[in-house]
Amino acid sequence: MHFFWQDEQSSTADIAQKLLGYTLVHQSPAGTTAGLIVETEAYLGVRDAACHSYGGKATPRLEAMYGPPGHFYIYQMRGLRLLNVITQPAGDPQGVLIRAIEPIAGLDLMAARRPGQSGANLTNGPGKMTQAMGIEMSAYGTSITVPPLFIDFSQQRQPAVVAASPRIGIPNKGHWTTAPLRFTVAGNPFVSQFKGPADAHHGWRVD
DNA sequence: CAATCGATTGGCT
DNA sequence: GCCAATCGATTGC
Repeated sequence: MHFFWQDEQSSTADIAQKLLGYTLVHQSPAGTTAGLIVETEAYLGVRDAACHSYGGKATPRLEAMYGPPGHFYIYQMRGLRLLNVITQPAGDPQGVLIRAIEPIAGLDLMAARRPGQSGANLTNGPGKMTQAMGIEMSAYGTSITVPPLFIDFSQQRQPAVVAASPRIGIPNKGHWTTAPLRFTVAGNPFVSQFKGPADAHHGWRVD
């Protein structure tokens, strides 16, 4: 299998933007869930004060960050899991956080995994998304092109407009706090902290 | 609505 | 023990 940046040098910010519109799929015993990626954030490695690998920090939990590109790095926080894709060659610990998806399959299963929640609240945040899709630490370090958890690069929905904004939850980090490294499909209601009105086509280009 | 706060799990010092 | 790339309920305009 193949992912679009493995044969050409691309910046992590560039990869983060281009991941929008691809489909994230998770096959589990309970069923399959899938959705279009609508929100990402770039983390630029050793020079990025907001990145876990800032300053070359390397602990057992960060191992996947230093590994080859095209694999998942999963971080646990307050009992939730945050899903990242490693972007650069081994030894350059940069990644993209997948923050939100627009569900396209397994809606009932997502709702069952998120009791009391519905609509955009199923997947409009990094912890909500992994909970709705049933993503576990067993996917840590696995390839982004191999089931049960993978990104389908065979087709892509094109965003009409990609918006850049500061990353969420990065206080007191100087210019890294305000750097426009968060990318969203403008007008898509599944983007975290989205405040209407939603675009008629959810921000996707129509032909 | 916008702002604030408490919950709560795992990893690191 | 302390802190964290969050979430959801509650409070107060």
